[in-house]
Amino acid sequence: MTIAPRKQKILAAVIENYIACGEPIGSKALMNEEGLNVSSATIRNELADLTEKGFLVQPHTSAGRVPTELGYRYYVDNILKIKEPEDRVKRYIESRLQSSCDAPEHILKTSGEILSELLATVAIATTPPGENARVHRIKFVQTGRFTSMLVLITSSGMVKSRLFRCDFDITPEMLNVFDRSLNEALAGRPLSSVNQPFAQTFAASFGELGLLMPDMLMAVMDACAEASGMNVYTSGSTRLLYQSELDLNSARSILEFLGDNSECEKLLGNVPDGTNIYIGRENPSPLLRRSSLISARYNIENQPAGTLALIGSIRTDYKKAISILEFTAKTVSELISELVRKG
Amino acid sequence: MTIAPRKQKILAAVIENYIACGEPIGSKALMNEEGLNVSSATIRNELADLTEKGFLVQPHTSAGRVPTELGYRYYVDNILKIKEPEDRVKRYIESRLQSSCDAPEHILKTSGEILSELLATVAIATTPPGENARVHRIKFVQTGRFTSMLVLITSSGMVKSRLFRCDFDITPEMLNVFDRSLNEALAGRPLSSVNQPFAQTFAASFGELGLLMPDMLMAVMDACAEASGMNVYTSGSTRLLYQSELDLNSARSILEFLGDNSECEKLLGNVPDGTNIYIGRENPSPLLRRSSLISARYNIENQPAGTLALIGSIRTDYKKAISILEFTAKTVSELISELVRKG
DNA sequence: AATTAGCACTCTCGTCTTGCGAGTGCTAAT
DNA sequence: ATTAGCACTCGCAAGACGAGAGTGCTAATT
Repeated sequence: MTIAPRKQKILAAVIENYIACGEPIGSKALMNEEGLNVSSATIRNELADLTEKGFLVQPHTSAGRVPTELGYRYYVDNILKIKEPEDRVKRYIESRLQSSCDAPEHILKTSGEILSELLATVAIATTPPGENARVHRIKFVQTGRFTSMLVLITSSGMVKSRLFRCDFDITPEMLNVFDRSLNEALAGRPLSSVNQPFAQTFAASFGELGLLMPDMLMAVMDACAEASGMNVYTSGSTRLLYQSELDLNSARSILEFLGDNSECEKLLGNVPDGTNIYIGRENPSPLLRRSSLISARYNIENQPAGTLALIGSIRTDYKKAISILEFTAKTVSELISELVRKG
Repeated sequence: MTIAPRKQKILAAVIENYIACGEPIGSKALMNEEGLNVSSATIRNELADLTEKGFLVQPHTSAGRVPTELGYRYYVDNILKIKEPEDRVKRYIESRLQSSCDAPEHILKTSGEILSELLATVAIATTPPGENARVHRIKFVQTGRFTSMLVLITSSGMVKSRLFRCDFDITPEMLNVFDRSLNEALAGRPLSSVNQPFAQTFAASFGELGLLMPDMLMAVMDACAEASGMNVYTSGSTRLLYQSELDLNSARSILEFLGDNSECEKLLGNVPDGTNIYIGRENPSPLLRRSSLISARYNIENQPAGTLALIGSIRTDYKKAISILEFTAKTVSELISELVRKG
């Protein structure tokens, strides 16, 4: 559907105005917009047309117009021009990300915090799904008479640690045995194959000695499971309480969505590459049907990896949000790629 | 202040009724309470007296009575009899805690989750302040060409780990040097003394070699800081949105309180031993003046250690909350003590 | 043909009024 | 000391009403 330039201008004005102040906007107010040198009557005609086409609605007869989801969609697809954020903002994002540049997880957590802070909204960052990653190396550190820490290093360079506790004295010799046999069996194995059956056959192959292993194997499995799944970091969910434009029900739905890890993973794992916007009912998840989700994938070494996303009211400042989100995703891509390259 | 038995009975009835249904309660409704075989007029006289004494108020002339904070206080101090939770509940708490019985932190996190779940409220659990703890041992695990993990073990048996990244190839020899020199310098030192000045003099004492250390030393300081401070685990803060008896402002204040770590630490670190209740304005923190805070300390080896706490509306089911909180604290005390004893 | 001025119309919102009902305090009787 | 009875108070919901904002339509203008 193509729309005459002046109508586009009017549509944009309504939407931007509504985004800014949250109130229906009428023909008279639009007259004062720059670049629109027509009378309110003309604008009324255009508004009526845009309303008929489904881009706008009036809450009631004597109110101004408010964009529909279709209106937002058209605006986002055809009108919106995304610019890079201001230099100040760019520098701020870069400096904060660089200072957490020790591990990919840290970068991702920080990026969520930055986004939720700058945009006063809920932000989500996911790690790349580690499904294809393999065990690179497992190490043990004794931390007490009965306790040890296990450190898993994956082929993608991720590091996960777990404490475990045995009901017998742990000796360095025993840890050596654990270390040697585990690494022999696991090195190069896909993380996803380190599961219950594997643990059982592994322990069984050691006969008596295998009876000493269950706690340790639990820790191994646990660490592999965490490393192979996608992790979801959420920031700023408390901000939902401060979003006046969000009614309580939407806020609850969003919280419910965030609390349901599998729902998050399903959605964020299947989001298209690049930037994507789901507005209201377009959302795959019913819990978000009254909200908007803006997502952007970041890349590692030019390969699509994980997702950064924002969840907020449908009435969101898409321009600002997209601009900051895309810039953050780009920066995250660069920083993590650099980390990975350096190994 | 002592109150005649019948008045106590009436006060208790008003409070319990109000806690249950959230509406002001009048003399007629109280007539139907068991054990009160008097007319509504008599009850009215008693109510008037309790109101004059400050235990009750009426929202307006023609409404029933509602407890004041003083009323709750009297109820909690003089009327409430705490029983142990039902067996079902006890078993549930015990089983969930036992299954996370690998590390104290894990137990504490779980206890917060249990509390917030069972009582549908915000729960907080703090680790024992590690201020008096000392460095026991520090270990290193190489995780990549440029990255390593540092594992800090404290005298109290706590384990913290940190990743750090250097801008040069890490060799096993170098890690050995780090290990030997750091442990020599730090073993037995109070965690709180591992600070910036220490790091500087330490690095300086190595001359040229010291220039390679800043990333590693940052990680050490960071780990010590985390281990020496009290950690605060919060659960169920999203439930605030579902608490109908909590107005939005109180909810925000509570979230603000939870978000301010230093505020939490100050308050929860200074709470009296045993069980303690702050009702409304009694709260030391202004942010909680419209809420109630119920806290219980848990012990490790009979020494007061950390705190479990609940934050909710002033109109809370104190009976249920205290009963479950105390039982949980007791169980946590036992489980952690056992862990510590086993080392 | 497009634009505009003018106007009658519609509908929300805040204010005000009013009647109902719940709950009270007081008084006099028990 | 308790109770029955009664007048009184006050919040609340429902209805009335005017102001104001914004509309759509028509007829005039460019």
